[in-house]
Amino acid sequence: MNVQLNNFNSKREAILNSTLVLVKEYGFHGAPMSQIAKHANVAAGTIYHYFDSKETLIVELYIRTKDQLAEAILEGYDESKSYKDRFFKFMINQYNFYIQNEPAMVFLEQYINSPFAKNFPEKDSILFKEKVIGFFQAGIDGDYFKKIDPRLLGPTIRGTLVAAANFRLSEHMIYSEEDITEVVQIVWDGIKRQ
Amino acid sequence: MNVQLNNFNSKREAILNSTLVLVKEYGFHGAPMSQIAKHANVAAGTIYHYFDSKETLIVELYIRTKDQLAEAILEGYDESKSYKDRFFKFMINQYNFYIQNEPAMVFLEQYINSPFAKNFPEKDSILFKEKVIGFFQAGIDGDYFKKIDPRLLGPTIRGTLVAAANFRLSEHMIYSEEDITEVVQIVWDGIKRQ
DNA sequence: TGCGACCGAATGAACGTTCAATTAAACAAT
DNA sequence: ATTGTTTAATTGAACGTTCATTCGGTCGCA
Repeated sequence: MNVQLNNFNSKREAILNSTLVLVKEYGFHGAPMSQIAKHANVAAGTIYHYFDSKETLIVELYIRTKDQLAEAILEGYDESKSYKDRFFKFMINQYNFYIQNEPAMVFLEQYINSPFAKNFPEKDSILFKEKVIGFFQAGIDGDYFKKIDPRLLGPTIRGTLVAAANFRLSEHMIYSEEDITEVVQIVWDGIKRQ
Repeated sequence: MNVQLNNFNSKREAILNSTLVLVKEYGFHGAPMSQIAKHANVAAGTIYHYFDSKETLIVELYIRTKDQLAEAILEGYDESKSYKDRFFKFMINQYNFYIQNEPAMVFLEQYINSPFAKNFPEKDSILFKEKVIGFFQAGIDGDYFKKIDPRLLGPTIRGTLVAAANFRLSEHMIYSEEDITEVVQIVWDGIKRQ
């Protein structure tokens, strides 16, 4: 067991998690480095041992969070199921990830609509790009979906799921499998080949 | 003709427009008051003649922009048309507003995902609430749509249109009536009663 | 003894906001 | 019309605060 690596990871992870929580709560400019340090129980200077600047901290947090999202979406992937079933599984996984990780969802939405996304378009999760986007591309190629550009499809799906998750969270509603399926049905009905 | 009123409006409007452009370009914290003042050709102090603080400037800009969006959506409203036709008109109007006002679209998206929206939920466009949300509510009550909570319906529709507008803008594609209708069809197919 | 992890006070730049001074406009009296 | 008076609009340098970042030093392990 490499203790040094553990320490490395634990402080680094604490900083990332604190950034996620504080950015969600107060926005990018409302989450100063001093507060992030305090929340993560490290000194302000320690952050700069792991990250070059606040900017790179945010960008690396984005990639890590999107990686986590991709992993959550891909969980229980079963090649033997029908495309529609796999699509529903993807959507429900994504929805559940948002419900269970509100800070992650809010952060991702903030990031996408911030100048960061425009300034570092190449900084993104490789896992998400290959597996998730790839799956949607297969749906278009396989004639399950309308002939939509996949770059349009992704944000469309995300928009609906985020809207639904935001709504459920704001209403403090209790988790219900039917609710989720209803929302996914909206997405599916919209984009499937009629 | 009231010259005083003209001057009042012109400086105030210049400040609002500059804020819109700079926030779109650099984000909330990347658009300092000094830069907004310079861009609007006024002194820094002048901003505080019209707005109490940067916070209220942003909130008032949000309300004004959403009012403009509502007006654009309602343009050419024809009660004699079918609900579906009116819905398509609404959607196409909204889409066109986004395409023609990219800074407004980006600003609205940033605002919705910022702490402002959570801190001042009551600060919003009355016109939008009454006319646009009201129209969607009528669609649910009149059994044109699935039985969806209207608070879920709004963001769902917005998410798709914004995704589409963002995509068209990023690709610098030429305006095409068919493209728009295709996107609106996705929304309609998703939420209409099957 | 050396080295990387870590600390936190210090730094200087940038920011939102203020305010005393200036100019322009509106109004009143003549 | 002219002048004097009041009010509003505008300015930009100055202020105090906050912020991201730095750096000299401490600690603990190899």
